[in-house]
Amino acid sequence: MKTRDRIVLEARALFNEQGYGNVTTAMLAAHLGIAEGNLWYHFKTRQALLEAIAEQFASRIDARLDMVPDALDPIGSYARMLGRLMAELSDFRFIYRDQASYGEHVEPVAGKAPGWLGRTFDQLERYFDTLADAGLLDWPRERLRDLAINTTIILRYGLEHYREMGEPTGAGSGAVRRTLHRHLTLFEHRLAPEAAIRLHEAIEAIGARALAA
Amino acid sequence: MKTRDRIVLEARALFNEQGYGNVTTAMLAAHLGIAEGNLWYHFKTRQALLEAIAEQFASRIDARLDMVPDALDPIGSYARMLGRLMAELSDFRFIYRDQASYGEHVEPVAGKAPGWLGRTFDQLERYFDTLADAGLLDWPRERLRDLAINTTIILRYGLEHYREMGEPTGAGSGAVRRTLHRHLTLFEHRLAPEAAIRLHEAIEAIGARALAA
DNA sequence: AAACAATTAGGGTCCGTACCCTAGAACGGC
DNA sequence: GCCGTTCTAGGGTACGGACCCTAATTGTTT
Repeated sequence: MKTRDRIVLEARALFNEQGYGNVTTAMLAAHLGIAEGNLWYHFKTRQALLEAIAEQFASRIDARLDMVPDALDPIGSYARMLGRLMAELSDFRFIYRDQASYGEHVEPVAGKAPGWLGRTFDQLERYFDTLADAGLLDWPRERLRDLAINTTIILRYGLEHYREMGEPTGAGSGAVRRTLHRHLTLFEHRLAPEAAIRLHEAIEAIGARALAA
Repeated sequence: MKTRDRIVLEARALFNEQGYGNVTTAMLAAHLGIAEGNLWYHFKTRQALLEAIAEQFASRIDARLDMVPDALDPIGSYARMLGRLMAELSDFRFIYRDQASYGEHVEPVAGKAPGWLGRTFDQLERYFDTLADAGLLDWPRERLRDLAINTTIILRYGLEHYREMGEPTGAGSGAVRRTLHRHLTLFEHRLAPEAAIRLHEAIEAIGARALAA
């Protein structure tokens, strides 16, 4: 892998683990086993590095927001979208979490969060709608929006919540799995039994994948 | 008010607004209109100041956790507890949010979060239980725990969520009110109509109080 | 072999920020 | 009117961290 890419990758991991403000360029270079000067060769400033990460983040989000429910496989398509969403949230946790450390002036992110969140509500609502159409989710349509919003919040903050609960959250802890199970408690009781079972299985698969990473 | 208390108060406000790591002792002194040296007179280190704030935080939490539902006034007592909980969350937001900035070694807080959260689940569950006993909440008992946990998460992260949504969150924005309304969407449809109305009224009152502060 | 890109080691600058020190002034209770 | 507490102004230290520069080495391409 190109050194530039290794830098972006390792920086992302370190920022997630230790917090953006706690990772010095010296530490980063040491972790990579390269000279610090080499960092400045690839990125003029620390902020430029951050922006490179943020760019990946933005395109991951946009890709996920393009996913649509499949009426022929509502459960499977929902699970796939969930997997992407959680990957996105755990791979780029620090971007939201440490925003105070770097301010609002990071190009690929600045001011975009409200739009992203709003579109995530819409997206989840569409998936739930499809589940309802298929008779797999028994939920009054006029309350689907609230369900979508509450689901978004739980998924979004699940990792932080489990960290506060004292459970390790590093890449590959069970926090992703737990978060997904938690979100299910919002509507599981209204799911058709076979749908609930399939979702649980899918969650285990996603959780296992997260553990491996 | 004693200068020492003014310092603690203003520091708390600034930390909440700007983030712990972004507030320098110089800024703090300037905001207070006192000499920086005076800060060191009252607090030997920045961390000591933080600990004084954290102590207040801890005792506020403990006081709130001691509140119990009143079987004679389930709605009113629930609303009172909600008010305290939200005040606690908004007055001391930065303590959770900026934990990465100051590490885990702050006496009055270190390692206590899991216990606090767990006891908050218990507390909310008891309130819901009381509502159910009074016939005001129609919810299967075995799912009350999940409701309590999900409610806790929404209340806990509501302010962060509305900040990410781009709405001002400074003391006295509508974020507290919005968060409370959001949490209601979790179970409002199962509340007795008059209970729902009274809770909405109570939320407006709490929200208004938050606005005034 | 020549040209260019990538990388190293190690020096050095600059700046922000917590924190120290001191001499003196204002305040407040007794 | 005295004494201890509180507070000011301002200079001063120490340290960490981003970022610069350079001369020399290795790696890669053509």
